[in-house]
Amino acid sequence: MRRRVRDGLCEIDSVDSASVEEARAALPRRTVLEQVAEALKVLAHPNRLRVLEALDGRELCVCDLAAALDVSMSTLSQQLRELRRLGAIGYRVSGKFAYYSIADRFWLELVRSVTSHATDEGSNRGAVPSVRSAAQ
Amino acid sequence: MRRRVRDGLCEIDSVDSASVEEARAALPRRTVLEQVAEALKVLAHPNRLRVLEALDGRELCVCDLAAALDVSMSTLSQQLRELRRLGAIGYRVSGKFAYYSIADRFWLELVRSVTSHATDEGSNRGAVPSVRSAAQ
DNA sequence: TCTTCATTTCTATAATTCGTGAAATGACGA
DNA sequence: TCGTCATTTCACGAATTATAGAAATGAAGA
Repeated sequence: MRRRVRDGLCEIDSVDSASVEEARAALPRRTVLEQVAEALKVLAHPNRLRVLEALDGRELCVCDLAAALDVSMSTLSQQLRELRRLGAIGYRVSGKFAYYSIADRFWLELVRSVTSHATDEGSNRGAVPSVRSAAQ
Repeated sequence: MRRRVRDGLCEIDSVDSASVEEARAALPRRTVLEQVAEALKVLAHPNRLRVLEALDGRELCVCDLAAALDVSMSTLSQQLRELRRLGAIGYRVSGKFAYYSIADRFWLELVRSVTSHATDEGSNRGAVPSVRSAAQ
């Protein structure tokens, strides 16, 4: 089962080639994981998380959102664009105002799940939002 | 309820100060969201996601992991350190080998959850900016 | 029309993250 | 002890991302 590495470096010859093959076969497709990583990257910023939390259950114009979060409108606008691209938020235009709101609760639930896992380590273990619960 | 903004810029005076106050009060503490963002940042990389997937249900030494994922050991080692810091993986040392494994399945489940959500709506997303918003 | 103003986009710079190759570490066997 | 080798750490440049300010857009009202 375990094979000695005699000739060549470790990268070339594996210690346990069966497991290596098995692991490699189990990997999801690269493009899928790239999509997932990109989605997580959008969330991986304190201000963007604050946007999601601020919009939970209420609609806010960019102006008020900037006031609530205490960030510049320029920065906020760019962060809103990323969250829009993710599909997490949406907006409607009324007059001069753009009212943003949660478009897909999945992402907010996901953040909440990580939050409780990070804070109370122990009770809420493993509670990840399912795809099913995300339908808006 | 809606108040005119006469004197001062939008950042200074809010359009709907009640909602702003409400939203601000609903925000989780800044330090908590920074922790959450940092955790998500660790996950937000294709190779690190691949590490988690490769270790699901099996133990692998760094050497074999590098072979399975086709990345350099140096790069992998640094990515393993981040996942360790997150608490997602752990390792045991046996001889010259370090065998890594999943330490907290929460993070793997989280990634899986995002993966199915992403693949689910992969088709109807990205085309039209869904201005059709969501009063929710 | 012209002005105002919320929002977005553009542009430049600062900060962060990534991957690599070299060096260090530390355990093993001879 | 010495040499080998899996693994980690370090240091560097390259690539990416963040942020602010200025300029542009576009709707509303006068």
